[in-house]
Formats: sequence, structure tokens, C-alpha cells
Amino acid sequence: MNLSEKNQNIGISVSICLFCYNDEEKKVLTVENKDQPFKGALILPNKALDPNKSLEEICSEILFENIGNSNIYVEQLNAFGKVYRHPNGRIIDISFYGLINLEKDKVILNEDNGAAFTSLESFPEFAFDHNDMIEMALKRIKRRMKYRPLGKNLLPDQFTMNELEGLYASFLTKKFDKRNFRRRILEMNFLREVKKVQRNTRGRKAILYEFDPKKYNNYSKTGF
Amino acid sequence: MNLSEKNQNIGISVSICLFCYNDEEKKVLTVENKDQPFKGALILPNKALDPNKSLEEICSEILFENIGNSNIYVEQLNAFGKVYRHPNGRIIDISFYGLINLEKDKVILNEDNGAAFTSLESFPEFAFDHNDMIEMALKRIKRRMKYRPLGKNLLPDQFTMNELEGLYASFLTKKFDKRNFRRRILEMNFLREVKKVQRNTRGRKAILYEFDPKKYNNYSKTGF
DNA sequence: CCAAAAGTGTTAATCTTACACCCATGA
DNA sequence: TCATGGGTGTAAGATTAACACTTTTGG
Repeated sequence: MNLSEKNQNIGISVSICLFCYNDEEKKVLTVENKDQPFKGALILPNKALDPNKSLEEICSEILFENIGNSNIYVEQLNAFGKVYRHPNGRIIDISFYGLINLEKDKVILNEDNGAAFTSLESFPEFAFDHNDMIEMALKRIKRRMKYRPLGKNLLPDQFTMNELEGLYASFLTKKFDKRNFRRRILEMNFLREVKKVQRNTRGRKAILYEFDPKKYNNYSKTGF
Repeated sequence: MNLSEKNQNIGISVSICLFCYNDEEKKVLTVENKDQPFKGALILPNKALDPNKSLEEICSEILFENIGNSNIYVEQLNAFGKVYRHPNGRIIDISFYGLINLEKDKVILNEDNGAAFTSLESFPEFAFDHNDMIEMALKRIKRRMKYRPLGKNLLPDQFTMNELEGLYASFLTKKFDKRNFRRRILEMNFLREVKKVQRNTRGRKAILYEFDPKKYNNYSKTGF
């Protein structure tokens, strides 16, 4: 392939499925579509690729523009390239997904863009093929959880075992047995007990845990 | 994003890691690079994306041009998009991987392109980032094998248990215990015993098996 | 008859699953 | 004191892993 072949008149956009876990629900960062077609529709934040920037740089820009924080780890999901996926012409979308915690990670939602974290419990409808992207991202996370720990990016620094269980239940869409869950997670040995003060809540106070960064990262890289 | 943003002067290419399993080795389809830079170097077959064709259509064309057969199932691997990955300018490569059997699938290697199946046992060096692509594809296959059966596309219609074991050992880069392997595979119940005539070979004749298409396909879709 | 490759079972250890009650706290 | 949510152990069943010899066949 040489330079003359480069000018193919195909657009490339980058989009991000950024998930958080809040109020015991999983949510995704959405913006309001500003252009035709589907003006006003719910879409994933996205941006045209700049020839001089890497895919990851564009991700950072998307994040900065919509939540005022670009320091979020993302992974590539898929290139969506159907000929007729975008009514305005041929646009290939390279999508990424990432995870965030709304307390730990500073987030300032860009109101001009209609940026918001939208709950997925009620199956919102997105324009274009953005529903497919979200579905694929959730599948990918689900699969990934069988190999690697999840939670560091989604939970606050300290959390209870029940919060972690809720997170797992939500992303794996399955219920756990409290005792078995607790045992299995603790056996993996990437959690550290902190102290016994939990925020004011009814009932018995829960033990707080935090991730042991070294062990968590090891498992994160190499899998269980 | 509107049409005016489309002309970004970024090239898009599609490339394929097409694996086969032959002579008890895994091999990948390679061609000779015809252009500068790295003229003559070993590369993966690839082609510029045409604005009016889907990614999958381009895959078919690549396959047809290099092995004379476009009827090969491929899956998307990754978009490789580093700014400096290609010395001639900004080219995003969307890579796919697929599996083939050289007896079952008619293959006519395009000699003009230097098309060949190159063994991976000796760790050949490729130009550009094509080594990364192969490595990622092999990792992907490895991971996939934990959920889904492998073999239908790689083996002849009828095969022995030892051939299947060799294939698994090769792609998972680990040795198996004959007895345990046999038991586990048979328990999964997607194999059918055929008859006891095996091609002339030293030693005892082996039982031939074939995949039960329905059960194999079910597992292939839904995983174990 | 022997070299080469195919085929075959059992046991111990580990992992998974199911299951129900007591504990600490704040209102 | 009671309602709320947190915390705990065990046993049966399933799965996995380790292990070595016999069978069939062609040369």
C-alpha cells in the first residue's frame, strides 16, 4: 500500500462506552446527538479521528470534553464498519470501553453536550448502532471477569463485600450466594481488610475492604 | 459528525491472519511485500478498504486474491492505529483472523504475491506490526478455546483423537494427558465415531471421528 | 516378533454448590 | 426491642489431575 491509496474518502470516528456503577445500577456515559440525522437522540460520545493523533489520544479528548477528565483507562472494543451504518456516508467507528467511579474520578459533565450517565436497567434506545456497541462491551466485560478481577475502577477506594458482590451480580447478571462469593473472592487474595467503620446505615456495620494494588494488578494482567 | 469531516486523509487497510494446522505445526498465510518500505519482507496479506465495500467483503477479496477461495469464516481481531505504525503515512489497519484446512478448503496459492503458509514454530519476522497481529490472534484463539470447540475449520472431515489432541496442544502450547484429553472431549459430546479405517501408518489403526455439526455449532455459538 | 502408535480406568485431591442461622447496630 | 443489613461453616457432589500398562498392526 502506498500513499496514493490513502485518500479513500472514508471517515473514521472513535467512540467510547464508559461505564460506571452507581446506586446499584450500571450506567453508561451518553451525550445528545447534535447533528442530523437523529438529532437529539441518545448516543455514545464520539469524535472524528485526527490523522496526527493516536486512537488513544482521541479517546482522551472525548473523555476530557465530556467529563473533564481524560485520565481513564480504556480498551479497544471493535471496529464497526458496515457500509450503511451511518446515513451521512462511509464512517468506520473504532469503539473503546472503559470503567469509572464517580466519587474517585473527578467528573464534570459537559451540559452543552447533554453528557450524562444513563442507567442501563431500563434498556434505553440509542441512535446508529450504539446499542450494539454497548451490548458488545458488556459481553466483553462479562467474559473478562472470568479471568480477571473487576472493581478497582468502578468502586470507591474502600468498599464492603456486599457492594463488590452487587457489582459482580450486576455485570454478570446473576445472583451469588453470599457465603460462596465471599469465600471465593477472599481466596483470590487481592483484597485487604481496612477497618470497621462504615458510613451511617441501618443494621450492623460492614467491614471495609480495599484492593491490594500489586496483587490486583498482577491478576489484572495475567489473569487468574 | 457530518460529511465534511469525512475527508481525513487517513488510509484504512484490512489484513488477515489465516491459520492452518499442517504437518503438526501451526502456520499462517503470508505474502511478500511488494512496495517500499520493507520490500520483499514477509507480511500478512492485506488490502486498502474500498468505501463501498464492507470490511468482510475486503476480507473475501484478500482471500480470493491470495488463495483463490473466499469462502472462509473470519472474525475481527483489532484495529491497529498507532500514528507511526506505517512509514508511508497514517494508515489504520483493521485485522481479522480465520482458520482453514488445506485439504478440505480448495487453496491455490498466488505465486505472484509469494503467498505461502509459513510455519510459526521458528518465529519468523514480519514487517510493520504484523508480528503483533499474529501474537494477538493466537492469544485470542487460545482464550476462545476455553469456551468454544476448535477444529472444524482446521482439521479434515475425519480425524483421529491424537490429531485433535495435537491441534489443541499446538494452539494452547501445552501438553495433554492422553486419557484425560480423550475423556473430556468425548464428554462434551460433539464428536461422532466414524469407522476404523485409518490411512496407512505404522502401528495400530486409529478410530476416526467427525464433528456432529449441530452440537458443534451450538457450542460454537453459546460456549460450553 | 518387535517396533510403533492407539487405546484404556482408577484414585486422590480439589473445587463447587447448596443451604440457615446468629450478630451488631440504630431507630 | 426489633427491624435491618452483615457475617459465618459444613457436607455432598462434581470436576480435575496424576498415573502405566495392554492392544493392534505393519514391517
